[in-house]
Amino acid sequence: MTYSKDMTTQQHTTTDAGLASELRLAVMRLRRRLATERHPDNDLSLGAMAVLAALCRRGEMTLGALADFERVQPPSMTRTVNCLEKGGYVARRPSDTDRRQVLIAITDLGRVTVAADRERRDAWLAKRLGGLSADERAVLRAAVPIFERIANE
Amino acid sequence: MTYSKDMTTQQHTTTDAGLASELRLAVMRLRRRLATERHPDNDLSLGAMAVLAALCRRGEMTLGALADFERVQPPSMTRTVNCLEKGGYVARRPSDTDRRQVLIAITDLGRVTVAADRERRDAWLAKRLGGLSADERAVLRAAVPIFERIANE
DNA sequence: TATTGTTATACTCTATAACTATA
DNA sequence: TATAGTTATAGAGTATAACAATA
Repeated sequence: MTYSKDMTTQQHTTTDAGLASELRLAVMRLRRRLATERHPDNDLSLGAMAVLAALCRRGEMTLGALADFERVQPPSMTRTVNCLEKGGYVARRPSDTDRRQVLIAITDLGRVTVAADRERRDAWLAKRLGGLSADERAVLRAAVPIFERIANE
Repeated sequence: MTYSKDMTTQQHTTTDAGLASELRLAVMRLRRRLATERHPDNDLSLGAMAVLAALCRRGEMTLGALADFERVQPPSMTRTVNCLEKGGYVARRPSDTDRRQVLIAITDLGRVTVAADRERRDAWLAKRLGGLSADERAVLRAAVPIFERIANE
């Protein structure tokens, strides 16, 4: 394997091979940037808010389904749900059909919190998005479902 | 390059307000997915590999500049660089002009490691990218520099 | 006095392994 | 015996605060 100038010094990606690396690093950095934009008004972590948003959109889910969806192991999700339950953002109930399963549902407080969080974060990100051209926003809008697909494959 | 209707009409994000939320959650999940795709052949973390890649591309940098670039605090970068130095992937040297500063440079081993890691990860992600249409790959390629811009703003 | 980097310490998130209870 | 979830424990990564060396 040779290390040509292109491979080590290029600014943007023009090849499919480079795309994977570039995308990976870009996603990492953007995620860290988003994580540091912290919220003052509630005590929930980024991960907890993501779970809340999932429940808000998809309705009641089992703990296992939530763990799969968020790509974490069940013990991690138990921890997150404990945190959310203690704050009154979600409620647990045993499944009627299989009493090993636990169904998690969002509460009214949870819904309000999701809406407020979305508004606040959108304000931050939207400010950045506002600096983009219409074409660039279109790129991001198109990228979202592709990301979902890759992540869930 | 324009992103016309077929690429931008999605069921999820049709408004700019929703775009910020969707993008944020999608980035989080994809990042977690990428993080779980672990490497068997070296002992470096995702963050350490990102630092190595930055040094490979941009050349020698001070610790502070690296911290800024990767969006972490200086103590975190010190830790990461210690790890890289111990493994022989980078070398420290004091700056000639300002002896408070420490310059970090990638070694030959570091360069080889970056290339190998890139190849391996690309294989994983490229497999997913291979399942996409040419248009979809074009979207991702266009998204990368936009992400960089948002993250570094 | 201000700045660059390091050390000390603690917190958050995540994972694996062992356990409980249902199926 | 297998599965869903929990508890116990440990590791990785990050941050803030206090410190050292230099400007």
